[in-house]
Amino acid sequence: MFGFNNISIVKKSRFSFPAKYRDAFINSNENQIVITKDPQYPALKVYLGSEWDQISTKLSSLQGLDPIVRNLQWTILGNASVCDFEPTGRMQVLISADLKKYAQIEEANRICLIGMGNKFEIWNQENWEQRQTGGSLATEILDIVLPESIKDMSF
Amino acid sequence: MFGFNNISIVKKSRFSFPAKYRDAFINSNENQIVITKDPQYPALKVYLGSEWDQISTKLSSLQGLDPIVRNLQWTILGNASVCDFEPTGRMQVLISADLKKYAQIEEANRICLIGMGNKFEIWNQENWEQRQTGGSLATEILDIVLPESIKDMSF
DNA sequence: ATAAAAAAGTGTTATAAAGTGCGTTAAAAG
DNA sequence: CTTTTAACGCACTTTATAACACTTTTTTAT
Repeated sequence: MFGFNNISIVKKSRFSFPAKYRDAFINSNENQIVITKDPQYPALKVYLGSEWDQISTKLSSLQGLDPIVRNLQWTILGNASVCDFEPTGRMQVLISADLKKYAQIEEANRICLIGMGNKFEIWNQENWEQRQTGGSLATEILDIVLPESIKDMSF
Repeated sequence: MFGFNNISIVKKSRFSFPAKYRDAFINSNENQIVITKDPQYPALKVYLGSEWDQISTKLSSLQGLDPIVRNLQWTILGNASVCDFEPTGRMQVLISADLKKYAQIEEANRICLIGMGNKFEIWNQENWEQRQTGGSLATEILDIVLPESIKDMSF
């Protein structure tokens, strides 16, 4: 599931996945998707239920006494919103107020939904354009030495 | 059970779990939850009964002559408050005066309840926001060499 | 030690807000 | 021209919470 989509977000909260992803959702037999914060950017990550199970299981089993791990757990697990999802239906999903705020889409009537294979990202349109055209990125929070335990994880 | 919730706390003591967690509670067949102190932050941990049984059994079996272990035992075991819990009912829970004081929610009318998978955390709202927005973390109390016996535990 | 008063805990109800389902219309694609 | 998709709007359902009444426990004063 790939590609860029600019889609409407109804009542500033609810959006539908584009129909072109329907078959992929049906084939992977998903009935849940999970939205959570991107740990590096003001954006959201959207995982399929099965993918989320793997990531969350791994992440929550790590040693939370390590502050870096704890921060990741807070960001990713502590902000996850699990949504029932019918691939055969309208494929509609609600974004919570907190997540909207984080991704700076509180007042937006349209958002960018970017398919990245087994996950999606949701961006505020201006942020996305700036990221894509702007040359150098400011160093982000996670651009630090990661504990061994998460070096092999991909979020 | 994941995600961030800002919820009201009635008479500064009683709160309800959000309805979205009901099915998960029912499925895991829990009729008790345990609230205790977080060993690192001014926050509370909320465990499901079954999870608590495992953690408390493991933790109380460790060698208490090790000062770090002893501290963890005091903090986690010595402050645990077991609450009856009806997943089919209103899912209400009372927080004791001591625990409220520790988490600095004595005077709060709202708290943050953060679902971290198999457990929850309870935070004072200001503390939570500060933690989440503050970039670099100060080294925390337990950011020290952990005894082998607890390296693989996740609280 | 007892009774009265205060505080803390429990349970119920009412209401506003948030979330959900679904029909309809407009636009796009084939 | 027909079919599919995206978006809008309405009606219904569920949820959160404040307000109230009542019970139990703790404290205080006699």
